Amino acid sequence: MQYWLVKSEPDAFSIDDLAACPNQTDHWDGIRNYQARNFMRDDMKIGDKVFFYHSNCKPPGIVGIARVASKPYPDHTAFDSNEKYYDAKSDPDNPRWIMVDIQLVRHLKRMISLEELKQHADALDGLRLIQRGMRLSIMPVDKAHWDYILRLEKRKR
DNA sequence: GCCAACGTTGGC
DNA sequence: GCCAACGTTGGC
Repeated sequence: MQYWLVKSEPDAFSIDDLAACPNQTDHWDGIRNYQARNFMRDDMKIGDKVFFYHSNCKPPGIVGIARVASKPYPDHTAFDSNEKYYDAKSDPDNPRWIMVDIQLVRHLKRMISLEELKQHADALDGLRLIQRGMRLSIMPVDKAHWDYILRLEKRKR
């Protein structure tokens, strides 16, 4: 089993939006970055755990845990010119973009902010999220980092 | 709103 | 295949 972190802008799709979905599950569409796509396509497995991260908000941080709930399948929003993430170059017969379903497991008891994570840069060395200029919207998380962050959750700041 | 970082595009 | 221009991300 692998561990991941996915970013979402809460203005667009927050963890509460996920919680409100049927079965607390939704498809993770709109990924238009090859590196992120390759992670989904090649490495994500059903049951993998996922940190749900709120980006581009104040403050940014990890707000919950989800799980991968499907195998990868074509991202149909790439085929629809009315969609924000339409991509004319994605051929339905050979889809360029894919997605997986994500199911909410639980909210964290408290947000672990990006600022707090950066304060633990030594223990979290190698965590891509806290590296400079890291824009990937899907990234792997080491199990040691995953466990460490969950221990942070239990602490009071 | 600013701007650094970084991915993509397209002319050559 | 190089690389300048451009667009996007996302913290601040």
